[in-house]
Amino acid sequence: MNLTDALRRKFDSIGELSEKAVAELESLPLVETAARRGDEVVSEGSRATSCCLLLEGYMHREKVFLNGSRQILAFHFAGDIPDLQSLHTPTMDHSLVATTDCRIALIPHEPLKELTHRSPAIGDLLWRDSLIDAAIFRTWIAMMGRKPAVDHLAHVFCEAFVRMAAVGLVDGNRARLPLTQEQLADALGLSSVHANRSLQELRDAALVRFDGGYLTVLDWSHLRDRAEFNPTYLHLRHRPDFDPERPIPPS
Amino acid sequence: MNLTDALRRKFDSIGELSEKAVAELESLPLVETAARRGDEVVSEGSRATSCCLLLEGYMHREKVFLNGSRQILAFHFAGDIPDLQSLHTPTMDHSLVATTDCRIALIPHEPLKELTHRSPAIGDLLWRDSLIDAAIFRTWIAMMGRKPAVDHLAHVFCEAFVRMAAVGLVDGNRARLPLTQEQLADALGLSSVHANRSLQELRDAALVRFDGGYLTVLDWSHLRDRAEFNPTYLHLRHRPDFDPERPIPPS
DNA sequence: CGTTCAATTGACTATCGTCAACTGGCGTGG
DNA sequence: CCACGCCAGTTGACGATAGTCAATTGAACG
Repeated sequence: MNLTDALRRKFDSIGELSEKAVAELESLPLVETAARRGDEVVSEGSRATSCCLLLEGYMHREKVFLNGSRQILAFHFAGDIPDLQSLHTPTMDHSLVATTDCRIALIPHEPLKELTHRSPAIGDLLWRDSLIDAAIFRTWIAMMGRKPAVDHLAHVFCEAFVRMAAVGLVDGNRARLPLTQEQLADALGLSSVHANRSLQELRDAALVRFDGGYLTVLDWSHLRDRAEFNPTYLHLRHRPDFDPERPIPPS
Repeated sequence: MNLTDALRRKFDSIGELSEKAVAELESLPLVETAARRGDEVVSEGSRATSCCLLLEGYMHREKVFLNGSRQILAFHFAGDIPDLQSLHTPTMDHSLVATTDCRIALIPHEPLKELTHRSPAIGDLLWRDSLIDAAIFRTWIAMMGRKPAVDHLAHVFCEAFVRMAAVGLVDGNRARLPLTQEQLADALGLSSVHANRSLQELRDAALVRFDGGYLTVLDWSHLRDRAEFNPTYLHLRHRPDFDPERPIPPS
């Protein structure tokens, strides 16, 4: 995906931005770079001086404990700015890792901050993006604290699917989601054994398929009910088009 | 606490704001109001048109599931703006509840937003505040996912203590924290029975006392180690003065 | 073909939840 | 003044969910 498409799709999904504003973002002194699967693009404890705009591929954010256990905090795909928070809190309290090989545009903090001052519409939309990031964290907290593993897993799938649908990364009932079961487990706060068994439950119930790096939703309404999924917290501008009220996508 | 003190202490703890800027915040058309213990000040699903600045008392944010189970997402005290996110994502994805009786100043969105545009220093600091909010959520996710109940509880106490210390709400090794064990359980994602037993462990290990609405830290260094607590994620301007490198506060 | 890494399975253990009973303080009202 | 109820805290017994350990399968890749 190219820069313009990534920016436009992302910002269209959560707000409105004029052509002029998109052009201003593009005119920032971006440096395009690449990362290989597993690379720690930004490390916990470091001080960031630029933000990453993900053009192609998948990334995730994680915290690692002294005993080596790991918690994944978020999954990211094309159009996301996974470390936007570093603009105003530059000391990284977690790491940003390439889930797959990816292409990235680096946006230096200073001109970006200056742009948010010069163009409040851009500033507000970026702020809003960072607030949606936080809303997703809150929802994860609630799911981790109060839902059993299978429901939580169903919720992670619902969220990933809706977020990707919002930026055009879903093809029918299928979306690329190149995660290992261990990464899924690290996101859910589970052991990989238990994540595997939870996946089997969703599979046996014919709600989803998850293999070959793809997530396939077989029964949206039951998946959503199982997860008690309500997309309000994603603060999307348009209601996802496989929403309850609309026909289920072709399977 | 009065408005000026609340604002100044809070913003001093996370950044710098000129006298002029504080005056501009104070000159907003604020409406002071009050809430009683248990009041749902802002409800999930509603659309907010103003933000709450907490002047006195304690509040928390929570999500409630269909089966009635509840997850507390954050605790707040004087100086906090618990629903600052509503400025750019006005549809509430969770509720804001008065933990105790409290005094609140309501800040209407429109003039506040206008002020953030007119004064980028204020806008940036508020944005930063909302990013710290998100950093706290991330840390909660990590603790919930990867730490046993007792360690997690220890972490919640460390965090509350440091955050309160940063705005002058700690007296020696003691801070007011008027939570029931059930609220603590709802924040940790535990049953109240298990929260009770975890508390006993910390008490028996002589790390903290938690009764009468007060949290007393008896052994900071062991509490911190138990929780693997690292205050970086709070992005405070000044290092807390009972930090590892410094002497433990008088007990 | 070996090697490697992800997925899968079984057996056992540990952490945590549920249910139910009981305590103790505290305020209210007879 | 005391009886009562209420609510937070506490305890024991038991069950459910999830973790650990270890072995095996299977696909991808050189």
